[in-house]
Amino acid sequence: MRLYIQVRVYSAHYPVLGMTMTQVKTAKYRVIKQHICEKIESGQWVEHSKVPSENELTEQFSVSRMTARRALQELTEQGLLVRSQGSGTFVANFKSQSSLLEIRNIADEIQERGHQYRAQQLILEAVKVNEEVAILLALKAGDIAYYSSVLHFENNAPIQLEQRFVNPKLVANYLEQDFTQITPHEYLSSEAPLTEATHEVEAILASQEIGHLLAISHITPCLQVKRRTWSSQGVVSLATLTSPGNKYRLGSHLIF
Amino acid sequence: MRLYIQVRVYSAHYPVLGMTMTQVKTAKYRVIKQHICEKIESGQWVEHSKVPSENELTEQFSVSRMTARRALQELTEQGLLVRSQGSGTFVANFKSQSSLLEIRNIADEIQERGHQYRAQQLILEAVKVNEEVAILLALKAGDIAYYSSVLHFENNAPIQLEQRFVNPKLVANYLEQDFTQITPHEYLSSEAPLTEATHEVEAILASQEIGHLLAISHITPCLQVKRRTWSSQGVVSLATLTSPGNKYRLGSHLIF
DNA sequence: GGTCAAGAGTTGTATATACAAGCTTGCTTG
DNA sequence: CAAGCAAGCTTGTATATACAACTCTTGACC
Repeated sequence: MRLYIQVRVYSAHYPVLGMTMTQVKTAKYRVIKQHICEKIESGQWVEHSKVPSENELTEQFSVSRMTARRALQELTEQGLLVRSQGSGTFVANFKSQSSLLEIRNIADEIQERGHQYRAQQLILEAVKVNEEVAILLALKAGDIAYYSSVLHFENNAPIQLEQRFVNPKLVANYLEQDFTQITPHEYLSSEAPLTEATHEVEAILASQEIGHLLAISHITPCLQVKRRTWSSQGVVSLATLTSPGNKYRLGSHLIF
Repeated sequence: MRLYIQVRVYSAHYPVLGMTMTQVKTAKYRVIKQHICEKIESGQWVEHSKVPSENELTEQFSVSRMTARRALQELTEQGLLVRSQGSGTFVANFKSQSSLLEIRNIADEIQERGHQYRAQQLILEAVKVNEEVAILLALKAGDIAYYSSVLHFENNAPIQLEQRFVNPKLVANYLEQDFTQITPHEYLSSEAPLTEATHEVEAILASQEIGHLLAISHITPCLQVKRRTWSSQGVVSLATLTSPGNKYRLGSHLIF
C-alpha cells in the first residue's frame, strides 16, 4: 500500500531545502476562491445569487483576468458555482440528501456488541505528505499534515488499524489529543462536522508490518477502507482502515 | 467513462485557419484530452506510465503550453492522471469501482468505463437449498430454488463471479433466460422491482475452484459481497459476488 | 566513496492580449 | 407598438511570455 510512504518529521526550525523562508505564500487564485467560499458559506451570497464577473474580480483583487477566471473555474468544477456564457456566474443550488450508510464510531460498535474496547496510539505527529496524499487532502506535495496511527482492540484482540492524515488547516489541535481516550473520528466530528464522505473498499493482503500489528498471518486477506471526509471548509481527513477479513465485515441496508 | 465531447459550431462565414465553411470544431484542449484518454483506455499507456510533458504536447499538437496544460490539468482533476511538480505527469492507477450505495448492473459499469463486457453462464438450474440459504431466502430447507452462476468479463479478463439463488415463487421464468444476453440483475429488476437490499462485504481468500475461474493465485485476496434483495413480495434473491481484490473495489459517496 | 552544486527538465503561478460566442438591453426602424 | 438589430456585457478558447518551485541527474570536488 502506497498511501503513507513518506513520513518525515516537521520540526520547529524547519529548513525547507536549505531555504530560510518559512512563510508560505498563498496563491492569488486560492485567495479569491476562499473569499467566494466565505461569502457563500456565511450566507451573504445565497443560491442563484450573481457572483462578480471575471472583470470585476480582476479589479477587486488586482489580478489578471486569467487568474480570476481560474478561481471561478475551479469552484464551478467543485460544484459551488454555475457559469453561463453570456449571462454570468451564479451560486449553485446545493444538494441535500440523507445518508444511506452511516459512519460509525468503532468504539461504539464494539461496545454495542457487548465487547470491551481499547485503543493503542502508535504514532501522532506532523509529517510531510507525499504527492498522493497531498492531492487527496487538497494540499501540496511536501506540505505538512498531521498523521495518526491508532490500533483498535476488541476484547484485547486487534481488530482494526487506523492510519489517518488530517488537514492541519482545519483541525489545529489534533496533535494534542490522546486517542486512547477519544477516537480520532469522535474528535474530528466535534471539531469539524462532516458534510460529505467517500469510501473505497478493497480486499488486500496486509504488509508484513501491518500483519504483525493485527496479529495475522501473511496470507490473511484484509478489508481496507479508505475514507475521505469533508467539512464545509474542505477535505478534513483521509483515513485508511485495515481489518482482518476473518474478523470484520461491512454491512449496508438500503431501502428504495 | 467520464469523457464528454462538446461540439462548437462556428457560424457560416467564419474563417478558421483560412477555411470558410460551416463546420463543427472541437476545442484543441479537448482534442488533446481525447487523445490521452484513448492511449490510456487502449492500454498503450498503462498505470504509472509517464505522459508527455506540457512542452512535448505543445510541439505534438502545435498549441501553446497553456492549452496543453489545460488538457493535463482537467484529466488530473478527473482522476486519470497524477502530476508532480518537477518530475512529470503520470497515468493514475485505477481499479474498477462500483458503488455500495446503488445497485448497479455490472455490464453497465464496465461499458461506462469504455471497456468491453462479456458474460459466461456456468450454471443455471433448480436446486434443493440447504438450511442456511433457506433461511435467507425465506424458504424451508429442502425446498427448490433457482441457482445461477455467471462469470463476468471486463476486456476478456474475468472480473466477477456471481452466484445467485432466486426465490422461484417470485420469479417463475428464471431458468429460461440466457444470461450471456441479459444480466441476472437486469432480468430480476424487470420482473420484480427492488424495494430493499442488504450488503455484507468481506475480504476472503478464494477457494481453489473460484480462484481458477477468476484466474488468480491462491493468495490473492478477494472482495466478496453478499447481497440480499427484496421486492414488495418478499426476498427475491441472494447473490454472492466475488471479485479479485487487485482488480476491483467498491466505492460510496455520502452527502450529509 | 561520499557530498555538494549546478543545470536541465518539469510543473505551478501569473500576466497581457486577442478574438469567439452567448445573453441582455435598449434603441432604431418599419 | 413590435420586430429586429447593434452595442455591450458576459464567459470560452487560445497564445506568448515570464518567473518560481520542485525533482533528478550529472559532474566536480573533497
